[in-house]
Amino acid sequence: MGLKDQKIPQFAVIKQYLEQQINTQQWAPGRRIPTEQSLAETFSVSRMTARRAVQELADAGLLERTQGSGTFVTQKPQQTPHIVLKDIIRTAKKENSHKHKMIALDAVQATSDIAKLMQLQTDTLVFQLTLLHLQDDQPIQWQKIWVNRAFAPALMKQKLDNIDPNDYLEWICRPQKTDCQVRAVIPSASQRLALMLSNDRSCCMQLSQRAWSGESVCSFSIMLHPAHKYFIGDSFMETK
Amino acid sequence: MGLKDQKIPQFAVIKQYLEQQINTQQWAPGRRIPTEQSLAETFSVSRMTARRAVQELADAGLLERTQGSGTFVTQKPQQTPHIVLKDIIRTAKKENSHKHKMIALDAVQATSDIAKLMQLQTDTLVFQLTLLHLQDDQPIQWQKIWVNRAFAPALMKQKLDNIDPNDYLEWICRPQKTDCQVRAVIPSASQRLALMLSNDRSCCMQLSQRAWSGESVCSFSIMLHPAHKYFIGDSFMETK
DNA sequence: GTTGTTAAATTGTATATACAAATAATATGT
DNA sequence: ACATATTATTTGTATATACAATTTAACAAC
Repeated sequence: MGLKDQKIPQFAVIKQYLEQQINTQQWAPGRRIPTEQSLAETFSVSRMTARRAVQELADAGLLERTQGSGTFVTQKPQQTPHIVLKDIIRTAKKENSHKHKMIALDAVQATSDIAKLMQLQTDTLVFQLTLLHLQDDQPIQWQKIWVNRAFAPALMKQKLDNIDPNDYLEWICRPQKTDCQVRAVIPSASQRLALMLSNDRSCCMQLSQRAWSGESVCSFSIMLHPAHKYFIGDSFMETK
Repeated sequence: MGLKDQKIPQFAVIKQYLEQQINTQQWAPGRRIPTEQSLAETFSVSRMTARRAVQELADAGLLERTQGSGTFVTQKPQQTPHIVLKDIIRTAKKENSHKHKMIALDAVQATSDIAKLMQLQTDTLVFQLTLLHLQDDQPIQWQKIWVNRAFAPALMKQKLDNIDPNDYLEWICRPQKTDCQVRAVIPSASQRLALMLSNDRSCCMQLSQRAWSGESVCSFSIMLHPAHKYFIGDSFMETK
């Protein structure tokens, strides 16, 4: 039959109408929109159906509602932009172009900095891994991980040639949330060597991540990417 | 009276219960949760009330529902972390510690790169502003803005000594959405000079932003920050 | 055993209704 | 004129119900 068989529900129709009015600035920010009752009558639906349309847009942040007063178009749509922190390692793994190389694996005493970050006593023994990640045999990430021994006691005995230590740790620790930070840094000589960067005028994007399980830090990781191979945000500068 | 006067609605109670079951891993990811009917009976509410609790958690991404099958705990809670792109200029302005200096203001022909980014014909005339932002008289951001003349025809005639061109442009163009990108870069000699960076071994965080109004690009901006004065994400590495 | 049909279970959409709670407008009293 | 009380409006919560749409399981036919 025709296209009308799509059967878009009525609340979606109203939602679409409201969105259109807002996006085309027909309804300016701050302006009051029709009441649930009014919408219900104009669209010949029950109040609850009209309500759903309004409510979902309010949840999405396009509208603001106050009981007794009414529903209004949100003043500032979105001020501080959010961006997604992409995981190039995961991406590379999906394309089967990823390899990793273990550079070092030790048990060391935590420095005061590391101890503070991991909420441990200074000089507590922690595992320390140094890795190099490759995509198509090109280095894309230098990584150093400090691991809370309580979460992965058998780490040193584990064969970590074929399995990425990150995957192993995620499996063992099951972190629930993470802290994250992004900086631009100048790589050290050894880092530059590992990442095969020309000797000078190179910089890196450094991603620091702290993995939590409950109230404890299971690991702290520093990931260093060559600047020309890593950026975050929308990719409008090259594809277009 | 007592604390019970808080009167938390019933759907919120159910929601809380569900969240608790999920967060404490009592219900493992992928596991099926009780049906709306079942929840309605256990909590002695109508199905629609139980439904609301489940639906809101599904909207929040904690649950996944499929018609005919059931509702399940989401497998991967959140994989790619989101971060907020902080606006240090706005912050500085709030503290009244911000100043800006206009370095250059011209009308130039758009290069092919700029034209492509701004969706204009190559060689179209665009305004080009170069700015330096200071906080407590220390340079914190070097900025270059390309402006679509259609959106700010009177830009050149405007007195921009006391008002930040960014504020002026926002006022005039009223951008609705923005593209954004973050990179680590090595500053050029002139940028290094403006930002008062020592001659070598310095790198910068570069923020590129494209402001849209409807289907047109009103401006494209490059913001360069000294790496040691700008990072994004959680600030767990210094405050703790 | 494979295939097709039927039935049951579960979520999705929609209505009509009732009352509560907060706000805004109106009326009232002094 | 000003403060107070009342009323109306609007959103918030909750119920009971009906049917649609989709998936899963059970059953039947071959």
